Amino acid sequence: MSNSDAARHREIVMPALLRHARTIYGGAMRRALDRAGFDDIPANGLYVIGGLALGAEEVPLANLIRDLRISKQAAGQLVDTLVMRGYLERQVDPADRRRLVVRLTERGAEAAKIQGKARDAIDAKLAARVGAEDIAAARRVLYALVEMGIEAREREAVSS
Amino acid sequence: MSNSDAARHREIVMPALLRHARTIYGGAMRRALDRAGFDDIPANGLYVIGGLALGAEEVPLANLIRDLRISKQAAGQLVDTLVMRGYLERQVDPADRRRLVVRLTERGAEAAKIQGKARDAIDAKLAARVGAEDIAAARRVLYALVEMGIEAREREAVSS
DNA sequence: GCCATTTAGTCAATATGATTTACTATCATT
DNA sequence: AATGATAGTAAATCATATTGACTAAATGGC
Repeated sequence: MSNSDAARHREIVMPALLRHARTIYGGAMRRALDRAGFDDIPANGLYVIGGLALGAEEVPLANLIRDLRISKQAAGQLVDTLVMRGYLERQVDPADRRRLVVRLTERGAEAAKIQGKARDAIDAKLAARVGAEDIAAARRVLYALVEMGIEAREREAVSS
Repeated sequence: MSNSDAARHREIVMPALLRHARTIYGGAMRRALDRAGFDDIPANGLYVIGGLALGAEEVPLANLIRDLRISKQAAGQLVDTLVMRGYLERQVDPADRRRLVVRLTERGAEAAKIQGKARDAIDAKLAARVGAEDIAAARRVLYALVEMGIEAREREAVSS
């Protein structure tokens, strides 16, 4: 890295930095999936698949809407195409028959595994470069931002 | 935050965290601009305006293409609408008449100012929450990710 | 138990944004 | 001058998101 690069870097503003950093993960995951033949996953599909892979087996559609911050129609369409392409299956929640829950198919789980490995590879490379302490600090910062968003949403809910 | 939230948080994966964090800035900037009447800025427009506001006065289109990682056609269209809506002006680079450079109009500069203030407000709130040292560490991590991308691109360029 | 309200999601139409393919103009090299 | 590379445009198409109007199921008084 040249000196002028370093100077320019010092100026990069957080949102641009966050965007750019995200594309590093996104690009690596996308390339790994393409190589494995999973080349028909729509843009936001990575978040759905990645999100379903860990934690909850079944996720109500409403969570996707909230997490992705897209309209419920867009979420419905996204799930539609992921179902059509064999990554997800959808079923009615027996406890509340308005609700749909969504889970990974076998193909979906395979894609999630590849995606997870690609992500882990970036994580490892990053940790080797900057050390665990900086990563922990970075996660604290990112969580703080997320919580600021949650609080803002709660204030809105109260005032409306 | 409940305990189960904390537990769930620990699991959130970097790309999702980065995405979510970015939307905090994006949402705040968008709301501030809307309130000031600048409600016709397209999605990626925030990056163009924010990027032009600091550093270089004039930016060649090619930089936008590289930074946003969209096709040159998409970049051209994006600049088109920003010009039509009065945020940018475009002119031919006299040194290389194939090249177009782009700069903020007065209206564009005003929007950039509002956007910058909204961003600074989030920055300040964040710093108050987590402290300057964590922020510095987070920036180191994000820069490292960006550099990993630059290196990957250079490797591609060599091998192709 | 029944009606009003809220919540979860769908349908259809439209708008926005990005990509593909093909092209023109300018520049750099020999 | 001719060749190839670079910067951008044009037009068509595709993908994705939004809007507005709707249905079905659940919740909460009364």
